Amino acid sequence: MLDPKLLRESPDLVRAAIAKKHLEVDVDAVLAIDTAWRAQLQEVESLRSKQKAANTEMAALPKGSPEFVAKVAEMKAVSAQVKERDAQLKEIEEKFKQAMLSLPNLPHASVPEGRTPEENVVHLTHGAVDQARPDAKPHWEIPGFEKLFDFSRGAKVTGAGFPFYVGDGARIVRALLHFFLEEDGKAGYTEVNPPIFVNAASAIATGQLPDKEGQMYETTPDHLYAVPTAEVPLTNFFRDEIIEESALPVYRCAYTPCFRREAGSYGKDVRGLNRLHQFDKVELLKWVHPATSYDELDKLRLDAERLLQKLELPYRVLLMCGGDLGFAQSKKYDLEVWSAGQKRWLEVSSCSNFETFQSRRAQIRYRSKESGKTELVHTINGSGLAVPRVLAALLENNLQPDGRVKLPAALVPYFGKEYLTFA
RNA sequence: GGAGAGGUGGCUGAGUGGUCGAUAGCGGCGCUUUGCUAAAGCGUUGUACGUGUAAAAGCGUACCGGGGGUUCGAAUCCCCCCCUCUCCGCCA
Repeated sequence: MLDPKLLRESPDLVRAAIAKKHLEVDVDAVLAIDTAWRAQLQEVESLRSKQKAANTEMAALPKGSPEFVAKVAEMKAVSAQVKERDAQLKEIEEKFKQAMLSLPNLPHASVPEGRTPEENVVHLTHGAVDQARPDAKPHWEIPGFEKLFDFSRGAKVTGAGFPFYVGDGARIVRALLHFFLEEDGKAGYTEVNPPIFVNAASAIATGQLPDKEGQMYETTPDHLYAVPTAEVPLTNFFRDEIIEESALPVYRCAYTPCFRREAGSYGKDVRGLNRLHQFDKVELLKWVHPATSYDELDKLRLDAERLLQKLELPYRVLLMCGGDLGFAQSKKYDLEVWSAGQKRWLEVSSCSNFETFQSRRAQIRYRSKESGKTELVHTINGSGLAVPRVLAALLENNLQPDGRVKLPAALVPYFGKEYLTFA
């Protein structure tokens, strides 16, 4: 959500942001609702003010005195008026809230122009990408794949997109998670093991609700939501709280399974480990002072990159253009790993600065030493990293002629052996 | 799951229909005193929105777990929900 004051004072900034993101929002309509809301608010408040004044007067009058009785009669009318106007106010307020929620976050000046994913800027490419490799095959075609990653039985037991990981399949997942968490810890992120169900208030604060409820699994009868990412419980950790400025920046990381309904996808995008309803991910999250947030975004991205480097996987970093940036983000980098068998890039991390867009909804603030006032923090997050696609790349890129997968040295201590085997 | 007791400002804790944004204490901040520390005395002490301003000050409204109701008026009465604690049951 944007600051309503920003909209009032600089509507052109908001219009420019909408244009850069290639969205269609009627800013004038929002402004009109804002004006109406403020007028209505003042009317209700002045009526309330009358009530309060009368209340003080009446407290001094003897009950049952003619003056008292007259006052009650008079205030009855005011009371009825308040009731009516207040109902109208609530209606307008709801409209205003919806209107404000329709406004996207402002893109940072460094975000490139562009409408489509093709216009994202390749920020850097790391490692050699051998486009040829005739031997390479998609991971789901590797002989024995189904033994380690049992999609059929997963489908029987739960449904499509819920594989069993068996033997070395389970072991490699555990090794990757352990590796990620250890490395993230070394980079300064405090490990958190959060709840994997959240209530509606939390899902609203991070923006999953009200629009994207179809993407989450919801429980009955308690109406809790299975987390689509650890970002949700992690961000909400400080919801409605004021953090000491001296405590900033706060670095946290968390592993959770992530649950996504992801309706409407098809084709090779969803083959094998590319897209699952349940997958494992370590999320990095920072709460930072606004003055440092873009430096902190770069640092977080480098932390995620380092993981790929240690895994010796070729990857590239995309700087998302305005049209592909996303509604809530001010700036976003995607990390994509090269998948030799599929001959394409797979997104394994998305690192974003939300500035105050999330913290305003979640009311996460710090007290400024300078002004003594509370200010909204900036939130930054990114994966560090998501397991299945990293795993897909490892399998495809490192498959040996003998059918085994050679693991990068960094992973060996966690996996316990040098090769993953499908036998 | 059953029974009971509670949720008030940073914390402790008063307040059962009106002058209560809320007594008091602690903590915090400022000043005085002080060689330093400690102690004492005095003062001050939340958040949000609107309005106002160059920015402030000021003014208005709301907030006593959340939501709804009764009433001229609700921290206080009624209803629903959430959470915490104690005892019992069950259980990894």
